[in-house]
Amino acid sequence: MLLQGLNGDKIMQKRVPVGIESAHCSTCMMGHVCLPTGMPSHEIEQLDTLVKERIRIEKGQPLFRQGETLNALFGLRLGSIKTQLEEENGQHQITGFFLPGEIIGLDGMIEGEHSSSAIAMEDSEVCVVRIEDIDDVSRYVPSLQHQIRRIMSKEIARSHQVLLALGSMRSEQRLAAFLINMSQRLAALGYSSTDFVMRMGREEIGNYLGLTIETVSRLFSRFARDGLIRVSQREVRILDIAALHQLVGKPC
Amino acid sequence: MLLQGLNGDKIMQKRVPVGIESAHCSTCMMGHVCLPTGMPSHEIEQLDTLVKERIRIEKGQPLFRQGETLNALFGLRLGSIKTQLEEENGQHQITGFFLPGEIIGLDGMIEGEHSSSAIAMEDSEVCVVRIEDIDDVSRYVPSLQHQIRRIMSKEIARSHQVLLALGSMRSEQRLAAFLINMSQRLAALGYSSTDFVMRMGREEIGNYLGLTIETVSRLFSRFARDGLIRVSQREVRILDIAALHQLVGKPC
DNA sequence: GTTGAGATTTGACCTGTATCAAAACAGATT
DNA sequence: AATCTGTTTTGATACAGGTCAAATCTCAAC
Repeated sequence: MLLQGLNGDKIMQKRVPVGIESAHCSTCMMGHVCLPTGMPSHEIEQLDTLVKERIRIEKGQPLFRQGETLNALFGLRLGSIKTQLEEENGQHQITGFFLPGEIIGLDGMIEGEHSSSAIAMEDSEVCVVRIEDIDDVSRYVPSLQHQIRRIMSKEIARSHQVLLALGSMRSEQRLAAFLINMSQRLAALGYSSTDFVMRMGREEIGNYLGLTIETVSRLFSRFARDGLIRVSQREVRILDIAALHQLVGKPC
Repeated sequence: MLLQGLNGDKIMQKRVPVGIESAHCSTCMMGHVCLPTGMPSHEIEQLDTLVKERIRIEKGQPLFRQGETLNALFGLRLGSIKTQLEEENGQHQITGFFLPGEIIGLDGMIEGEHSSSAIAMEDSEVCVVRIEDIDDVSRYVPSLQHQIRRIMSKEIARSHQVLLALGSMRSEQRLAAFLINMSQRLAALGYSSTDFVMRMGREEIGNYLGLTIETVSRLFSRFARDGLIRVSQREVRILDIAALHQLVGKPC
């Protein structure tokens, strides 16, 4: 039916269930950064029934769409996903870039509709956690409730950070803060904190930071010229993280 | 007992417990807009043990401060409160204005610290709901968990809305969106949707919307000149709500 | 009523970003 | 290799909103 890269006869679907053989939180490599973070190991084992399904989403395809009624959360296992608010007039505002280990769908919990769309920025894989299963499991794993609340709390705090950037920082500070944030999150995943590939394009970065694509591009060029970073397309090497921090910390 | 103007010898406290006699969610006038919203009435009665304490906070005083470890939520009962992120350098970014019925402290849930400060914009009163009590009560009132998650989910969605404003709207659109939002929330509380007093000053509005105080002032003047509103200090009368909506681009 | 401290408004000017336009580049397709 | 398509960079210019400064308003205190 719906195909994407159109290689003749191969049918490609948006959302493809994947084998669930190893879908156990207790053995998952992401455990330390994902939902089970900080839970005692005997309780983590009890989470193993929580993920009954894993889904693969192709680059550019939605995990869910604004307005849809979904009663599940998604733990990103592989890839990267952006969330965005969509307006009638075709405009949109990116509200977050998600990396493996992070939980997506927190703004659509309980019978309400999702208030944003989630779109894969590269081929990705998510663990599906149904809300009702959360309720079930949390009956005998009390700390699960805490964990969910902790994650939601963090998501609120995160978006407040972005608010701070958009409300009170100048363009160069926003981009510096963005780079620092990416660096830290990737480091937490075990990747290099200084060398990475950004999964999003200039336009997406600009949209997220409330800047135009041209401004973002100019800033990258300037940061590079000033020796703060080296950048080639979406590959970045951070040369002077201290200077970036200083940019953010020091107001004009 | 506690006074506002500073008459010499009387001691003023920041946070003063108030009589708890009528502190029952089931009989509270705010029930329809507060935590119990939408819960079946027999379950609401079971919430009555949830609020063991009510606190009065004077104008300008903090309900909690960024960095403090608090394990309670606060339901605003009376007054208005702002939350803000505070930076080392003295800067701050207001992240929300709260009205009666709204829940404050969602970004500090569980043993973490509050990521923002909450400050009373006028003399206010909040119901204190301790997290552990939530856990207790939700053992026999299952829908309480849903309710908490629903509220947190809404808070996430709300901050995404602000992000949309800061990221993709011009100054006049931001202020229009702000006025519409205030109008709607006040209407939900039973107040006039067209005539109200803003509890925050121009500076606070500007900070919240990522604008300077001068720009906010000029916008108010312009809106008034164009017949969209009438404004005198903090009193606003909305004359042409449709025009405001059109400004933000809602109906095309 | 007068004074004084803040808050708000208004004006004049300046700058950071947006906008417009075009060139350079990268990756896919032929 | 040549072509096409979408992305990124760079330059020139315009303008929204910031900054600086001063006038005016509000209201509490005396």
